[in-house]
Amino acid sequence: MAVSDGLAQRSALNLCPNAETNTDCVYCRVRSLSVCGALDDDELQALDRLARPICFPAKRTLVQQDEPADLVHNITMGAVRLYKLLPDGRRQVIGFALPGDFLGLSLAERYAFSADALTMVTACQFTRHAFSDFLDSKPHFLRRLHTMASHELSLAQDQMVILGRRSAEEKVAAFLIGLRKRWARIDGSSVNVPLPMTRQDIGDFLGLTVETVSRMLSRFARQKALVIVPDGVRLIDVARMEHLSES
Amino acid sequence: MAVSDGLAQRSALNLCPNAETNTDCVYCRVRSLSVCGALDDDELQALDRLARPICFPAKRTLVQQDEPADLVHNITMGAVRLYKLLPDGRRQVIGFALPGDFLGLSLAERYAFSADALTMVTACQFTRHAFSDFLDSKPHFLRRLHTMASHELSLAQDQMVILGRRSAEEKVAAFLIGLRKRWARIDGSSVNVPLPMTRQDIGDFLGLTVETVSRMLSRFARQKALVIVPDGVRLIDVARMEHLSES
DNA sequence: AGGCCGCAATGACGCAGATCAAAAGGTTGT
DNA sequence: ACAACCTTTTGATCTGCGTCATTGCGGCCT
Repeated sequence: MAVSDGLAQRSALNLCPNAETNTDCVYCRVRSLSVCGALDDDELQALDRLARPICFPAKRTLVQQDEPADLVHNITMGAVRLYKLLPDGRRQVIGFALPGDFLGLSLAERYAFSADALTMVTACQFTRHAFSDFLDSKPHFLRRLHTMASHELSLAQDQMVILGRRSAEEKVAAFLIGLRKRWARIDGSSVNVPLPMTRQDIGDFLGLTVETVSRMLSRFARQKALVIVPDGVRLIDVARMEHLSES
Repeated sequence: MAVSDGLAQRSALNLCPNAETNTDCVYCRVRSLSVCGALDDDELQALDRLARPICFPAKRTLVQQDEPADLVHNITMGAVRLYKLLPDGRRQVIGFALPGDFLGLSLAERYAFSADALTMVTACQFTRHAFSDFLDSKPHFLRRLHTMASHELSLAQDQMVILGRRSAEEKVAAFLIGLRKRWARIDGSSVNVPLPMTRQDIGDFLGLTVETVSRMLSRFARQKALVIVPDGVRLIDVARMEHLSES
């Protein structure tokens, strides 16, 4: 699926192949999806000069909750888990960042959540100050950032509905359909839904236990609504899943 | 408590007394809390010219989910319930807007949720286009709007933690502590927490049933952690409630 | 190749909170 | 002042999902 064995190997070596982290935004595969999509060629070059291409191996922490938010990131490849920890160790995953997503939309002084790489991840890294100054000189770029933040807010509100008012079955269906839609923007539509995160991560995102997530996936598989494949699922009965997720 | 009988009576008459809806932003009691707080006197006057003071009686709908978002509102008085409906009638309250809050932060084409007045509400109303044009001419105002949207996003993420990973007791405690903090910004700190919404609304916000909300409040009252008063609660053991809400 | 360890799957059981039911207090309209 | 309705509270019962326990798989290290 999306994460090839080749990439996993490179991740183990903690290398950052040039081909994947070329700082030349002109050739960036996720530009139109990301915050940079609002810039013309000249502006892109200016932003390019502020960007530092960077690569994180799987499991590496990108940013840590409550630490000073000196850096912001534009994800160009891989998947990132975003989460908050409660004092007693309970964890709430608040989202998964995919290529084109921006970490640090709020430009706040401190990170509001922790983020770590689920797969090998490549990103464009900026210092928050440089990025913020650039924003101040390009109002339409700020507007784009605001639009992206608004979209995040809307997703968070949808997630509130899922967490508050849906059964375990509906939660898992909504998760798969939502993720499929996000991958489709990046990869093109497919019935294959890569799941770079563990069942535990999915549970912590949906307010369920690992066991319940596993049981729901098994049940869907038994009902021939999907097939569980290595590193993801293949949707068979998309209509049924969509119906459940909208219910 | 915050909602006096006098205001309730005026609401029944659907009047909008001038004293409460004076369009002169210079005297606005919630200016520093609201999006307008970023403007100097000249800018404030310019914005003033775009604003239409407006008043909604309790239960009146301000905006409706999925309708074209032609208007945006800056709440100056009262409380508003924001919610999404599922096709089968289940409801998720996604928040409560208080004085200083802005409805329409996202500037999207259509409303992402419905909003209706819990009490008599006064607001400054703008057409989305006029407001958006004003933003384009005042980048630091857009920056302020973005900061407010980021704050909303952060609150939504905190709510995700509450919905996904907390017990009924913790949810209700977190709700009361959170609301108290918001009233404190407006009114000044107090152990009195006005609750202009019904138990049903609180339940739909926390992912609980009315009965569970009522039972938790009764239990807190029995344990002398709070006293239930008309239209709200008075916190007695703030430390205990705060501990529960962070736990 | 073998052993280790994290992840996934599945069954048995228990409980927090939902559901159902009923009564009492408040509010609204006539 | 009364009736109709809505909100809140409380009790009894039910159930979906959590908890606990076990097994098996697959990747990784030596």
